[in-house]
Order: sequence, then C-alpha cells, then structure tokens
Amino acid sequence: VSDADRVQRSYHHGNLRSVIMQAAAEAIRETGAANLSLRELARRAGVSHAAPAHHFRDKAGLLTALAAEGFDLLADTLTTALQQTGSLLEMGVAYVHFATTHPAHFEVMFSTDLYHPDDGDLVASRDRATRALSEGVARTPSAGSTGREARLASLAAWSIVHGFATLWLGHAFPSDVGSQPEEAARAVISRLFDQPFP
Amino acid sequence: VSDADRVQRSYHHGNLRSVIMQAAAEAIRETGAANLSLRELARRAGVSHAAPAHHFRDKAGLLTALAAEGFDLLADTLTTALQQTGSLLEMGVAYVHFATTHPAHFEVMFSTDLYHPDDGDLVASRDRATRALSEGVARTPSAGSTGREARLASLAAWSIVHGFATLWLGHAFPSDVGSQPEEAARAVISRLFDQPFP
DNA sequence: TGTACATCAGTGAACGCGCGTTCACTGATGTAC
DNA sequence: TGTACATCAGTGAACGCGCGTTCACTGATGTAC
Repeated sequence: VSDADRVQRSYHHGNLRSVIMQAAAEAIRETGAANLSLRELARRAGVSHAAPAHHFRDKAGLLTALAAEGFDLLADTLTTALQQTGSLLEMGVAYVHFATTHPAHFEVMFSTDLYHPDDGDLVASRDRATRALSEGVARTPSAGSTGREARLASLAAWSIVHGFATLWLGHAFPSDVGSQPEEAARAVISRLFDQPFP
Repeated sequence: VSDADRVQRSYHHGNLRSVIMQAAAEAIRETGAANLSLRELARRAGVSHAAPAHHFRDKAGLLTALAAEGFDLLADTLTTALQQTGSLLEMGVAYVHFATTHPAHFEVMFSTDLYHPDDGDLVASRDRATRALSEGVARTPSAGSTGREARLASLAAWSIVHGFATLWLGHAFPSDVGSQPEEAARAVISRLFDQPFP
C-alpha cells in the first residue's frame, strides 16, 4: 500500500485543508468567486459536503485563507523580482505574471466583500505585499524621494499594472495584443517610465 | 389625482423598465452584482416578483441592458471631456469620474460572465466607448503616429485609469490618498505623460 | 508490547431559505369601426 | 360618442433546486501508563 493509497483511502483525509483550497482556486477560475459553493468543493475533493466547514469555519473563512495565501504569494513574487532585477519595471511585469497565473487568488484578493478583511493572517500577508510594492518604487531613481512624489509614483505603478492585469483577465483587450501577458505588460508599463521598449 | 399618483396606482406601472434598472444599479452598489436578485428588484420597485422578467427576458438580459447603458454613458463622458479640453489626461480623469459615480454600471460592464456579451445593443455601445478612447489617444502628440506606438499608448492609458478606478472602488488605496478620486487620478495619470502635476 | 482513553476529522440526515422561471389569470390601454 | 376586441403589462400561486449550516454520530489517530 503506497502512501498515496493510504492517504486516499483512510477515513481521515490527512490533506483535506490544502486540497479544498486547490479545488476552490480551480472552481473560481472556472465560474468566478461569486459562484463558489462549499458543496461543490466537497464534491471535487470527494468528501462529504459538511467536511469543508471543519477546516474553515464558513465560506468567508475559506475565502479569507485563499486571499491571504494570494497576498503571500504576491509578496514573494514581487520581492524575488526586485532582488533579481533591481527594476521596478520587472516588478510590475511580475505583478501581471502573478495575476495571470493565479487568477482565482487575484480575483478573491480584491473582492473584499467576500472575506473577513480584518483577519489577522490576512492583514499580515496583505501588508507584506504592500511593503514589497513600495520598496520597489523607492528604488526607482526617477521617483524622487519626497513623500508626495513617492506616493504618487507608487499609486501610478500600482494602477497601471493592476489595470493591465484586470483588463487582461477580463478579456477586455483586443486580440492583437497577443497571448503573452508579460511581454505586452513590459511594453505597456515601460511607457510609464519613459523608457520606450525596443 | 396627480400624475405621480396615477403612475403609482395604476395597474400598469408605465415606467417599470427604467425603474427596475435604477433599482438594479442601487442594489448592485450596495451588495455587488453577484448578489443581485430579480425578486429583490421587484420588491424595491413595489411590484410582483415576476414583473421584471416581462421587460428583460431573464437576469442576464437585465444585466446586459445595464452594461450597454453603462458603455453608452462612458462613451458620452469620454467624448465630452475630449471635446471640452482636448486633453487625454482629462479624458482619463473623466473615465475615473464615470467609474466612481456609476460604480454599479462599471462593475457590470467588466463582468462579462454576468451578461450576454454578443447582444447587438451591447456590442454597439461598447464599440462607441472603445472608439472614444482611441480617439483621445490619437490626439495626444507624444503618442507618435505609428500603429504600434499608438496601440501601446492606448493600452497604457486604459490600464492606468482602469486600475486606478478599480483600486479606488475596491477601497484598496491607503486613506491618505484623500476622498476626491478625480483630483488624485489627475496627479497619478499625469505621471504617464511626464507632465508632473503642480 | 499492550491497553484505555481523549481527541480529532469526516459523515450523513435534516432544516429552512431565497432564488429563477413558468403559467394561467386579470386588469388596463388603445384602436377600429 | 359608443362599443367590441386585440394587445399588453403586471399578478400570484406553484415548481423544483442548490445552497449554508447544524448536529449527533462514527471511525481513526495519538498519547499516557
């Protein structure tokens, strides 16, 4: 009896919490966060419909966990991009990359009415992401160092990458933009820095 | 018997279609497009719960009408702003103004899975808005006139205003940004044009 | 190594709810003559 | 001006559905001795 078999067959799933979160991400990618149902997740996980409530108090609890996971992943992605390239532009590309490769997390993260926005873990993760973003902006030479200029630069950078990601995920762009979001994003974002991309 | 009384009391409402659309915008502003229910709208309009279906085949039909109305309003707003100021920057500010003053329309317009995206009226209205946007971009001197540059400029402008509007509506910005979206948007967008705002 | 017991994860039946949609109907309106 | 009739907007009862949540339960696991 292999480990996998044992895990699958045992009365205690052993892994259910993370399996449910994966199933949630998948379901949200397919039908949107608003249509998520705990019963559907239980079905996908092959488990009784009351099981999910054991791990996440309720539906909003599950979405809170998913949003927190998303902010953590985003913070990691941004920090890594900045360390490896030292470039705010590339950090922006990484933001878009995260959004398009984790559409479900991204959708939930910015739908604050679906989860508990005051949850401790969530707030901590979100703050990590926010800090990563402003660190990237602070490193950009053109930003100036005054408070006001830096804040505006931060909002502008966030707005352009967030808007690009949102419109891309919503299939709002004309089809001639291509199918590689990172590439298109790089060309678009570079306009903000007045560094026309080759 | 005043006109208003007659309208309210008559068996035939006379105005129901537009009343329901207003009620829908209000309900969406309060609880989100995903939580909209036809029965709730009927309640708000003081009418039997089956009445809405008479005017809009079904729920998606209502949301299609709302999205189309939104794209029309947006197209008007953008065109007017461009005519009055000749400035792409001000057209961007107008985009943000539209989004923050018509949050329900804005939300529905970019939730394509909620309505019939191939509806004739909808497509026509959306095309009007798209044309208005690219006209604004075309008038901007810095954009260059080559196809590629113009397209990138268009995506960049759209991304930054859309991202700003989305983040603003989602209460994602820190509170020190203030409470007047147009003002903050003007300062942010102007960074894209390298025209630092006073 | 074996036994007793506490803890915990998952079960399945049951509940009440609000929803979208259908359908035969009724009351009002407008048009033809 | 009056009458007949077609059309249309809104009614209200009924349907079936999937949902979240609760709760007593059962099976597995781990720990103390």
